[in-house]
Amino acid sequence: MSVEHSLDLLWGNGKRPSRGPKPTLTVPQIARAAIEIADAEGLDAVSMQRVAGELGYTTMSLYRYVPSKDQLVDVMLDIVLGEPPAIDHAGAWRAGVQTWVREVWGIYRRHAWLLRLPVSQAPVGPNRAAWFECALRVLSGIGLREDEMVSLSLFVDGATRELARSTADRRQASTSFATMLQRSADAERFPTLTGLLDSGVFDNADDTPDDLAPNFDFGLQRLLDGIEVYVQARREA
Amino acid sequence: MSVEHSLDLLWGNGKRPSRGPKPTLTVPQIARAAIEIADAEGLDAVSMQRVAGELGYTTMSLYRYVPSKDQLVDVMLDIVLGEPPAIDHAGAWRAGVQTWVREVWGIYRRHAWLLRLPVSQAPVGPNRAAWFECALRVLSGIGLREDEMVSLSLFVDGATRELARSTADRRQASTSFATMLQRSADAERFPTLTGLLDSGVFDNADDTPDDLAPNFDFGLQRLLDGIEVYVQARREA
DNA sequence: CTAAAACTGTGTATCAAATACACGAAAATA
DNA sequence: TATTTTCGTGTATTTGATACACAGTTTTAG
Repeated sequence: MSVEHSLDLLWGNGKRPSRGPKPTLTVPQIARAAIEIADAEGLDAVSMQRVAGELGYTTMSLYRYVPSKDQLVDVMLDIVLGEPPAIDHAGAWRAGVQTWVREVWGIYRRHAWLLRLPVSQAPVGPNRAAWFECALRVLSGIGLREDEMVSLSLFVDGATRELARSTADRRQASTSFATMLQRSADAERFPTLTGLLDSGVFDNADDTPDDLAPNFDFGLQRLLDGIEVYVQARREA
Repeated sequence: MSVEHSLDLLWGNGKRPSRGPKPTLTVPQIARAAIEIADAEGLDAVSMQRVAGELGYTTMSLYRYVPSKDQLVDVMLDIVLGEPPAIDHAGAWRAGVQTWVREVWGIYRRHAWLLRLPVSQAPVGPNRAAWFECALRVLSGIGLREDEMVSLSLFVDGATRELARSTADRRQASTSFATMLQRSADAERFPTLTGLLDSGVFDNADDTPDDLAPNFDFGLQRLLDGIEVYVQARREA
């Protein structure tokens, strides 16, 4: 299975063969070259040819290191995530979650192509595991059951990802979200939408450069409120 | 811009030219054929050749209707969403949101390929607008500001989408999430994760056939709690 | 009513990108 | 030193999107 192979790649289970010439490249090196291309010109610009070219090798040489392009992308994902920060979660779980989210948001911001990857189907590499671990640690010890911690981690992660995506897309879209809707909406069919459009809510929302989109932050705060309530209720029970 | 053209396609701004033979196909018809293929065999099976073949036409004939495959996919998206249900939101916003989510979840369930689309960058078609409208309507009148309603709609939509995705992926993955982690995790590096693994939290979670994944539902409930708290606080202020 | 115009469906051709395969050079081992 | 194994490479195949030009069809101008 390719998953197996990807895992080897990701977790470095490589036994160096004793014979033959030594490899001059490494998988991380290749992945890093690919990441640079993706950062600069988007994921579509990342072809095996291009990556190899950037490294000064031929296309096919890469296949000595990576069994397929998809697997290379898996590696790119894990490498670009990097190590999660050490979040000091002493009691301050709410701040902890926010830090976590902000960090992830920043990564998405710096590497917009990440948002195009089918992350959830990619095999889990060391860094992704570490980020997950980090989230769980932040949430642990505040009175949630284990499965609840997992649920919330996934929920926060998912919301962050998808909101980052829609924010980025709206940012890059030549036609803004508002314009797009404006053009389409007719008042009878979409009264609420039309009302909002007229009120200007959609105009240049999310222009925040590095911070969380206000759109996202509001939802996140409500979620955190909800967790607080739940934890409290549980404690009292 | 292709966005413009897509919008025409989606909203049916087509002025039939007066000259020449009449077209025998229609864009929705083509899209529906493509959807059937995607449902049955996944998005990768949808090639222009295949779609045309299914309709009994040649590959190039499709280009008389659709300027590119990407635009066809945009149309597929809007068509497969269909019309949102009429949610009776008389006061029961919480139930309303849950209904909305459940419906969307069902669509994702029936058309897993939807989760692979870069939805947020696709132009908004009539049905997508209607779903958005529907969500806004459910949230309106409960004491939120307009921009807050928008934020929450996006947040819920995003979380639903990404959680549906990860649930689907885990479902279809031959190697389950647990196994994958099990293989990778080492106890020193990922203590919390390892602990959870041992506790069996990951084993056959989310086997729910049609309902929301419990994983997702928990997060959603917390979010709804949070909204409730917020609305209440606002009312009192 | 006829010719020009515009559009339809089609066949052929191009282009890009992944990747299978086989080769010669290099390194380790017997 | 002969053999084995692996490396980097060149070539070839495949798949899919899509440009382009052609022939038949339907309108409308004149």
